[in-house]
Amino acid sequence: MHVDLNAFFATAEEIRNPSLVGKPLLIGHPGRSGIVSTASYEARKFGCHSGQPTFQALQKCPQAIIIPPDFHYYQVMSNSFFAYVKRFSPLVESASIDECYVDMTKPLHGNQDPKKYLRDLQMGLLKETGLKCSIGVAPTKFLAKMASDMRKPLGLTFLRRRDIPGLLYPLPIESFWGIGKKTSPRLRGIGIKTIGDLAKRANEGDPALINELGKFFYVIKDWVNGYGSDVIDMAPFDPKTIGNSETLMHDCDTEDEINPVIRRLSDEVSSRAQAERKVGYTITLVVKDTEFRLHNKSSTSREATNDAKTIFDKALAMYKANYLGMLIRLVGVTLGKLSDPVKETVQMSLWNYEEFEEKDQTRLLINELNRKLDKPLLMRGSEAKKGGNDGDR
DNA sequence: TCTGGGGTCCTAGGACCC
DNA sequence: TCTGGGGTCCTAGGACCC
Repeated sequence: MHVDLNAFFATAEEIRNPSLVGKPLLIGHPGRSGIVSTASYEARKFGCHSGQPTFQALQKCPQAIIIPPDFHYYQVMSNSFFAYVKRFSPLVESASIDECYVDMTKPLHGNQDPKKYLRDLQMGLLKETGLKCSIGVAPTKFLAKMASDMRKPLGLTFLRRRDIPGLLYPLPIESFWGIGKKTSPRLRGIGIKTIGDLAKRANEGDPALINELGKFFYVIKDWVNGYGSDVIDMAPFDPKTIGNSETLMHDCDTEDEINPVIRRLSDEVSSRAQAERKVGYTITLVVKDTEFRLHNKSSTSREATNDAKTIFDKALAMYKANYLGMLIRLVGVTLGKLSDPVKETVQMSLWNYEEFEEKDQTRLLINELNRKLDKPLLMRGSEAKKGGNDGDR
């Protein structure tokens, strides 16, 4: 089952301010370069949609109410959503702040009326939290995701394998998850207009399609035939990069203007990394030019860091070496190749002989490793004990 | 008043190693 | 004797998603 919250940010605002219910809402910043993150369904009737520049949305719907996003509040609402879903099945995979995949095999096993069960789930969420969701039920995550998209708001759609030709194949290629605004015109260029066309050409092994899609071809071929992953990944979010970026008030080309922005972004990245207890080996400076092209410069060092000044010095050096004098729209700083010093310390405690004595697999591995080394790396139990065993090592 | 900010994953070339 | 084949890691760019 895939559960997707409908117009999440807008609904969340209506929940804490019921006077907004039924009015056209635009969640987004009003300024020069603001865009709409979410339009309420009332605003959508006027042609407003997410991703649209706010001023354009306002031209379509001048009476719309603009509300700047409050991500902390949305995160709290999101937590309630996930807590609610987990009451029905513990096997929940978070896909984003407002959607998840749920393994419903067990709760629905032997159920005579799964439709009623899921309607009750959906209406229960609405009653308890005020949040509206669309639900898709299918044999794979991809199909469930496509199914939840088919009816909004408050949709409930079953997409069985035998329903694929009738329900999935007629959809336009643009609606395919993973095919976006670059690839869909290219596919149309080789005569693929619907998901059915895509399925047919995939099953023929069309070389032109393989050429367009690379290894994604083989994933898609499974998906359109009703196969693909149905595995719920319950691992908590563990970021691979931590980055902040900012569109400047106006395009800038002097170090004096850009230096303080890089400093601020470096500080934010540093404090977020420290809060996550992460250090990173790679520092990347991102720049967007006036033609909206992105440029990266990155450098990887032997020491991982999350220190604000270290990040700033590296980022500024990359700016000075590459972009001095270039007119810039956006700057970003990202810390990558993250590692978790706490986890690594815990892993190091495995070098305590007494601890891994009971872990045969680990012991075999380490014995093998030691055979390959001149000197064993093993810590003797007595030495290891000295430092205590409180997880600090 | 043209077009945010947070991410993930893939590709392709080059350096380097055995 | 015009020059292999396997691999890893790093960098830069790009597509896509919410």
